[in-house]
Amino acid sequence: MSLSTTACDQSEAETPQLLLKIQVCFSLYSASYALIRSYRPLLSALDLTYPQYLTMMVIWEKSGINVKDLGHDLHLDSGTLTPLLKRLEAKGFITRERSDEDERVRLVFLTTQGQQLKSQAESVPEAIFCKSQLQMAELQQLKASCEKLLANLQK
Amino acid sequence: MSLSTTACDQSEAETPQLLLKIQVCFSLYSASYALIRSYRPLLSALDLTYPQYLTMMVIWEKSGINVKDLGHDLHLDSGTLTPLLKRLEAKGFITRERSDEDERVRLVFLTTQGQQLKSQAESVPEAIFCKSQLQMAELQQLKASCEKLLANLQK
DNA sequence: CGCAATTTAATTGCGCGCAATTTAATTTAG
DNA sequence: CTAAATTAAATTGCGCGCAATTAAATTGCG
Repeated sequence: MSLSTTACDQSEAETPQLLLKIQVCFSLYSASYALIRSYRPLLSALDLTYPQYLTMMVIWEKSGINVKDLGHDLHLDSGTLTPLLKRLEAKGFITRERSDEDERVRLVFLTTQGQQLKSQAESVPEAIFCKSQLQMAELQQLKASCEKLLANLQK
Repeated sequence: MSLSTTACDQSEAETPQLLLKIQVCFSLYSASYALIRSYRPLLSALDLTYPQYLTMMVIWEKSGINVKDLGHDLHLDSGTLTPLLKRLEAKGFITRERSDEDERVRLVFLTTQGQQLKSQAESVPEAIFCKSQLQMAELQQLKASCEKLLANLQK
């Protein structure tokens, strides 16, 4: 068995599993980028990229979080986060301060401006839901399958 | 309504829709990258990145394709494809030749080495299927939802 | 025919994901 | 107490996605 979803194909009967159009992974990859493209006009009005928006969601919830925990939540490392956080700091949405107890640790705090950004971002999820044109039940199912796949791949 | 999948939440009752853990899009984004990470060790043995592998899948099927059609199939533009194709050419898997009928058009052909690569890649889909630890039916459902979402977002 | 509009790729520049390495602080062992 | 090991973040470098622009060829319209 393979990740192919059809048993055979007309154009490449020998190796149907190497056809782009039957790859689950390509569908996931394409849909993920399409969703990010849909977010783009909404988020650029807030001066955010999509990864910056995800990062702000964590910080809105957990101001004072350190880089390691942020990376755990976002599945990203410091190589990605350090420059991203510097950009968010340059925009005035967060501050980056060293921990007093452990000088290695960098803590990230929400600024007043970052707090104001949150209220501007409140309409984004609904706007994306509308663009998706999918039923909530199908989105929930999609989310559940993605989480299951992620968990299985991390084992 | 929003992309949230729960009506309310304990930690952020005011704006639950801005919680990372309830975002469908974040699940999709995380699962997509996790899948690419799972491909990485398999593909680096073939000296390919994941986008290069997707590109090779199209070229295995359609040797002689031009950059525009390749971009249509992969949902990518020349800004991404031109350097990627140059790397595939440098590795000896493809050649890039200008069309005789229309000098603007660049055609991409499979080399003998690129053809040999295909046989080495044949085991990849099944290996990923095993890593996913999901039933074929669930993968098919996931693929169908992703394709529906992609189509809706492109309307 | 001749010139504007269109089309195809290439180029430039930036943000991100990640591997590999480095730096600095802290913890652990001896 | 000190040296080795570990940990957290930063840095470097590369490939990719994409917006914006450029270059060059082709098409279309007068």
